[in-house]
Amino acid sequence: MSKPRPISGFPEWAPPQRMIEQYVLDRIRTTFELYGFAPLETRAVEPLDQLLRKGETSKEVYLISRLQDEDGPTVGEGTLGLHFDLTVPLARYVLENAGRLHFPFRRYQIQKVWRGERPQEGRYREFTQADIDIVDRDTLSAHHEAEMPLVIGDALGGLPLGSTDGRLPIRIQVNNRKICEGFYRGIGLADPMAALRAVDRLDRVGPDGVRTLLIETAGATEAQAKACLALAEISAPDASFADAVRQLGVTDPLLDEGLAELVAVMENAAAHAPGLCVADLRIARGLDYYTGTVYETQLRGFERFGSISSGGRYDNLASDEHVRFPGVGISIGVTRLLGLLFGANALSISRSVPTCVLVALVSEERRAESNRIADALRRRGIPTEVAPSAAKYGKQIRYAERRGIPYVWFPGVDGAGDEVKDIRSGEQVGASADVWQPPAADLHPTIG
RNA sequence: GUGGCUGUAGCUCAGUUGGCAGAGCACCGGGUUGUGGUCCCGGGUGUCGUGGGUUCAAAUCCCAUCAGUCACCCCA
Repeated sequence: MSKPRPISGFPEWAPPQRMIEQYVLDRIRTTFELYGFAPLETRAVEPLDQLLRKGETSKEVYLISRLQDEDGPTVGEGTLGLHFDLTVPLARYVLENAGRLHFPFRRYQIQKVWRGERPQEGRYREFTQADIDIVDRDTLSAHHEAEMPLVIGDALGGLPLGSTDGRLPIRIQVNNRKICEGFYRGIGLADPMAALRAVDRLDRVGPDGVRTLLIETAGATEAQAKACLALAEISAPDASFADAVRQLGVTDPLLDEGLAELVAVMENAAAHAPGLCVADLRIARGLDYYTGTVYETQLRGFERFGSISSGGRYDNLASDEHVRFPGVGISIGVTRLLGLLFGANALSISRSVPTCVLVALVSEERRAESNRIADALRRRGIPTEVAPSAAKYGKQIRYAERRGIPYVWFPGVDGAGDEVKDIRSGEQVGASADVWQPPAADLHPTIG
């Protein structure tokens, strides 16, 4: 059998990277719960028709089939696909369990998702999303839209990125679709959705490119295109963007509604997390189910890789003939975030294993003695392993040193007491496994 | 899914007009009847991504494929 090889787009981190990932995931989870979001896990698969209910992302959905079905998956009734985000499964879950849920329903969900796209740095076919949503019945208060960025800011704000100079490592760009749609309506634009898609590409194709797109795909006149661009170029770190929009002289009820909502989001952010959010009226988001506030998140220093966390408000995703469940949510691309940071060597960990203490082995005959010491340490929460062989002590120390294990424990011989050595400083002191305690900073690997 | 670039040791890379696969670091063994790191001696640890083809001869040229990366598409 030939050597196994990686599969494109399906990353497998090494243990030190996985330890960092678990640290980040723990931090995200703790923050989500701190804000009162309840955990949920949905199955990996959804019926294909559910997955395709909104949007036309069909080409990137992975279908599943059994080996028995020799011709592969047949697309039709009952066809299953792997979910490509956590919002569509949530919508399905809410419709299915509406009678058992309390609204507004605040839930978080941290799971793998799959997309059959072409991988590159920061883009994968299998990746983890950490998603929060608030879903209500019939109507959803706008203040929930202001809460989302704060949670994300807290979850990611404290990441120990080497380059942080006191500033937050992220910046959340916020916009409101109602502003765009109201504005487009106010200037009499024929196809608002096409205009949104065109404006969304401002960063990539530039103002002239967008102008061309607006005229060619959205049926805009030269003057309309110019107005759209003027709107898209508005950006402000506070609520002052609203004045800039009004100065464009367009009036429309939906526009006013959107302005009020975005002002509320910005004022709330300024009050609780100064510098976190920026109102950026070019942010449109390709997904067509967003109906209000939309978010994108830039990682400082990695702007060219795009958003590492995004979402928005959707009024119509979860609904049937009788009830409507409007929601707002935002999702962190954990795998993308880590892939970018790993690639830049921006995150490191103090050791490559969880082990804090390596108990040395005097001889193979006395392994039980070392095992007892390890047990005593573990009982008190100190991650401990026993040396794999009774090699010369120099070798045993080197075993620890290679892995970054900070302490080696030497069982006492001939009646002498045990000793523990900090192999970084070389300091070695007498110790008892029943009471010795490492400094708190050494107990677990630290991320830096 | 479409197109471009890249692929040599664990890592970073060198390898001439096609002519016996190399360096630094890392790693392994020894000096050290048992406490590492410095120092000294010794060791190349490799299906040149993989599979075909051309050739007396391929890391080198050609084709395919896989992986990484970039642009598009889309998006975390």
